[in-house]
Amino acid sequence: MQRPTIKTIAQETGLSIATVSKALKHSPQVRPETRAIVIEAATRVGYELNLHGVQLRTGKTYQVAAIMTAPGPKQNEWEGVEYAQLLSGISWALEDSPYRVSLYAVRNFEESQAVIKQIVSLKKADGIIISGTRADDPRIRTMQAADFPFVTYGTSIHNAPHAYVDADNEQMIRVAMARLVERGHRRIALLNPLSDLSYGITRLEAYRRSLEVAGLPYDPALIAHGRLTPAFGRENVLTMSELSNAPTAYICANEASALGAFSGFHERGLVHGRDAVINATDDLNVSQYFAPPITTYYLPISEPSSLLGAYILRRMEGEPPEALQTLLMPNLIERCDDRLNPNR
Amino acid sequence: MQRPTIKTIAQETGLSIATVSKALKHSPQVRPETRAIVIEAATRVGYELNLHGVQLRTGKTYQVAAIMTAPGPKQNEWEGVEYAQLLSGISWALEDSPYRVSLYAVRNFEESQAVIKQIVSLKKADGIIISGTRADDPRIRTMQAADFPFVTYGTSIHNAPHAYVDADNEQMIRVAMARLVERGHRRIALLNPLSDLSYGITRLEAYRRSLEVAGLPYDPALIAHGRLTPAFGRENVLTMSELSNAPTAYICANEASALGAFSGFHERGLVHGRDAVINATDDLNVSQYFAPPITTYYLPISEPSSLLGAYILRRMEGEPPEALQTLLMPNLIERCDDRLNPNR
DNA sequence: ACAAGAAAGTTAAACGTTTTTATCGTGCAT
DNA sequence: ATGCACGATAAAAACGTTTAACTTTCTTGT
Repeated sequence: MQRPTIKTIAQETGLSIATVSKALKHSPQVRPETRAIVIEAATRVGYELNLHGVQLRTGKTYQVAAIMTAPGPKQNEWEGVEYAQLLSGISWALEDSPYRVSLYAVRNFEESQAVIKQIVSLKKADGIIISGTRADDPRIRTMQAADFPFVTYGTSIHNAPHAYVDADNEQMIRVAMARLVERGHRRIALLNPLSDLSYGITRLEAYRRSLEVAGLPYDPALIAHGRLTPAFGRENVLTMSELSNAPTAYICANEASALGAFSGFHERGLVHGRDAVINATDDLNVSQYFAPPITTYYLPISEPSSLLGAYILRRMEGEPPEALQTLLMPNLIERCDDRLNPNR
Repeated sequence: MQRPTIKTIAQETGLSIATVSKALKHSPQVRPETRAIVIEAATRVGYELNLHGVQLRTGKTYQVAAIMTAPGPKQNEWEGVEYAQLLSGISWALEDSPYRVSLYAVRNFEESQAVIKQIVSLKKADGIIISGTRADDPRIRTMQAADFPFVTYGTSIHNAPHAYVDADNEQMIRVAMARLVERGHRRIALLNPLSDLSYGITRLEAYRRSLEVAGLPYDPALIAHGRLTPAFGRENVLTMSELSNAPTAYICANEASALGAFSGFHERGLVHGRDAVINATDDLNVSQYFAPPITTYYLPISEPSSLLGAYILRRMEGEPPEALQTLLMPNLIERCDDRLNPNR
């Protein structure tokens, strides 16, 4: 038995395939009664839309390309692990649609740029989701120039308005800084992502403004930019803790770098809470298992990821990008009091 | 300007589209000279094969379905993070082929079963990659019955031969057990994955045989099965450490449960190396950042993942599954001496 | 009563490819 | 010379769907 097509239904009902096609897509050109007949026949024979036919005819691909920047296989570092949850969240958001997530793993920014150009020009997908946005992101410009639907995980600063989802990094840093200052800290280190990333810039600016508000000096020695691996967290603690005026608090941009910071503490014999404290942004709720558990700003990654999926669907349906912009505020989870130890 | 098709090339060369099509796929029916003309014209006009046409005509999808079992969005646990690297490894292995990775995120085993049935019967992909195999896995039977190409990450025990890639769990446990016994340990806990998973069974059997070899008794109280989250590791340390005859070593099946075990140590005031030790299987090279770093059996996940990609390609080309079976031995990385502390 | 227009279907073409079948020379044996 | 096989190419159909253009029937306002 062959797989049933609209032709099967046409024969079954005595209608033409055109009518069947229209009926199935709820065209107003077909009467409700006729549609009912078609639907009945369709379910009876177990009809399922063959996407290949649609794709050839309409050029639609029913693919959403998810661009995933992951370090190459030689890089044995704990990095980008949040992608797993990100991807599954997106995938679930598309579950009831005909769209599928098509994965494009790239090694770096340049490659992502090339891949996106290809997807856009050869129309290998109907929509694109990217992350790791830069302040002025050429990929965004490529997609906007081609009027190609996309959503970014992360904001941009100099690009024209586009659909995005991101954590509210500015607010988060302000709250985190105010809280630490209030608890007596005067030397606060910021472990930031790579400096060309948009959210790195946002965080740094919020950090500087928070220092101003608190009347504290800005010291570049307390700022680090890099790939957010454990190694990055560790090395910066090793360096900064040797400063004559070492930081008493570290704000880590993710849980991987926070874990590395702990490793640095261990190496230097620093005790969390006594010598310094670590706060972190956490997507995976893993810092609760650190020893000791630390204070985090927790944004369950399922939230932004399902939004990304929902937004790309709406964007592909033509909704304007301005309506699809969300900043999510992470939840403060206080696991330590984080007060400056006066007898340090 | 429209995207060029074989029709464009036909006009350009004065040949028929049939000849062009055959020339492009190196059919012996077309003369080398003619083929050269076609190839030249194709590159000149910038021709790219339109997959939609092929798909409709041949039924091929050029999709490899990767089934990813991830906990639902409500589950805020660090689980399945290795999927990110697994997926990127697969994606890279397919890079030079026309195949793409199509992601299917599912919440549990039953759902993965349903999804696979659908992919197979509606031919939504040309090949499937699954993980989390069971001793007797119904999904494998489904795919085998339909003669559908697939590769599993993980072995099965009662199924007919199929293509797989896995860590050599048996060997790993034997080595790990022998090493701990040699270092004086007599009470060794095994934190194992869910008991229906094939590799859980393999590990348990290797564990029991190792005990026999060492002349040690088997105590069910030292065995735990569960989802390999940090919570799982933590809770089992909390429980087992209260036993009258508590374990002096814990073997954790992944780094997430090892991190959780550390959290349990911290809670109970246990000191690693003094009261007990933790060994783990590590895919992500993250245990080096634990405090202290622990001994692990490290298998960089890039190895199995690129093999999975390579194998599914070969399987789709018709290579017999028996030729596509690999067990990879993790590397022992000794970061502690792990000797039993006599003054415990 | 009749033209105009709407409503509901039908016909047919089209998307780009592969593949079966047909065609047409050409060389070869008879 | 004639027939035949063969090699190379062309013609045409097919995959499943959408959609522009057309036909038929029914409504409606004058």
